[in-house]
Amino acid sequence: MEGGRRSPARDRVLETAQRLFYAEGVHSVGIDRIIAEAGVAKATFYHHFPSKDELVRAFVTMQASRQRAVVAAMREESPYERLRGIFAYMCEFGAGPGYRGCPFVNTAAEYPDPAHPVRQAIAEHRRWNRELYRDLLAGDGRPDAERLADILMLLRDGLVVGFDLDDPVTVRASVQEALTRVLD
Amino acid sequence: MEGGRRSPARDRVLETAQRLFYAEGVHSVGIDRIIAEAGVAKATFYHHFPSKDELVRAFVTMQASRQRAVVAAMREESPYERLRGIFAYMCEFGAGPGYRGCPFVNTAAEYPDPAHPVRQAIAEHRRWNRELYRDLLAGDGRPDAERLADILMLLRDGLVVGFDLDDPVTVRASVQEALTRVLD
DNA sequence: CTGATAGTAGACAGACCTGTCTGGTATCGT
DNA sequence: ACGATACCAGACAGGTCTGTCTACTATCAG
Repeated sequence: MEGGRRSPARDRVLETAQRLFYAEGVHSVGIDRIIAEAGVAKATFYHHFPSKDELVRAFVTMQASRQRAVVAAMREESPYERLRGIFAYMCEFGAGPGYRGCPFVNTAAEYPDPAHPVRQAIAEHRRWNRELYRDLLAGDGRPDAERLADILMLLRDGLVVGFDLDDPVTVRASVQEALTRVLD
Repeated sequence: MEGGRRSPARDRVLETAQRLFYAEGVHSVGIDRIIAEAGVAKATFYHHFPSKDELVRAFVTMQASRQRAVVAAMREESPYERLRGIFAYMCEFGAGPGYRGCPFVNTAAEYPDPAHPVRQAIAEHRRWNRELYRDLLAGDGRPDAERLADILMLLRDGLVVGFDLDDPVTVRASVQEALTRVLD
């Protein structure tokens, strides 16, 4: 029982939770609704997840692994092109319909305690993200890769908030210009 | 009755709501707790605010007016120094204890519908913020004030998220560097 | 065959949520 | 003096939340 093991019912729950949590927020979506839309019995849900918080944590880690998969599947060869591709991907996604900002930033807003497991999962993904930037910058031969990575994190966070709250066309142009200023 | 009129009880409610909403999120804090900590009867609360959503809206607009007051009280003369001062203030605030990110960004994360009055109040503040940047940039004699203002919004959003989720010392240095790159 | 595992449906407990209502007190303007 | 306004205390209704429990079914490994 329990654990991260896979099963059709568990996958359905996680997929439904991902969709509802992202679109409407974590605290606004109840277990009853998730299991109803996933077509799963309540006992089955609590068979796979010990609590709602654990489902939220699973939601965060699934988002993280999907982002890693997207980056891993990228076809660009050079680190520079990969970096450009990552931001282009985020812009494309952010300008699309149903965009609701960054799931990590949004979920963190609902979990004030930095020591909470959900927040720690978020922090881990942010560390991975920053290290991804740093490694690509270093691979591009930048001696100041560390500090540039931190600046790209600023740009990244501004991007996800901006696409959520402001005009996507404007944000896209600003991100392009800012990225060029940072990288070139 | 009702409306934005002031009264000791109403002020206490708003002040308590501001503290709890910011520290713990909007959906996590109930009316019962707010009125208990504010020392106000439930009927008195509903006498001043027609619903919780209206209290949230009042919370957002109060935060907005306080930020305007902070900017209006700044002593720096030149637009350039005011811009620098605004970001220095945000960094100081973000590095302090009890920082929980931007109340507008955090609250928006809990209100998915852009047409909701709370979201519209947030959007209005963001418009004011961007125009503030633009006017200060224009006052500093920048011909590209419009596009620079958008970039400063990116930096601002990256700042508030970064101070909330990452190491404040690192974020402060990154913001300083990024701001210098944009302004100088 | 048997026992463990995964699944269904749904009742239930106990807490918490928003919002209304009753009933009473105090202040203040006219 | 009197009516309106602002406030208090707290009960109440109706709903929703998480999490547990009962009872039953199907599958599959040993």
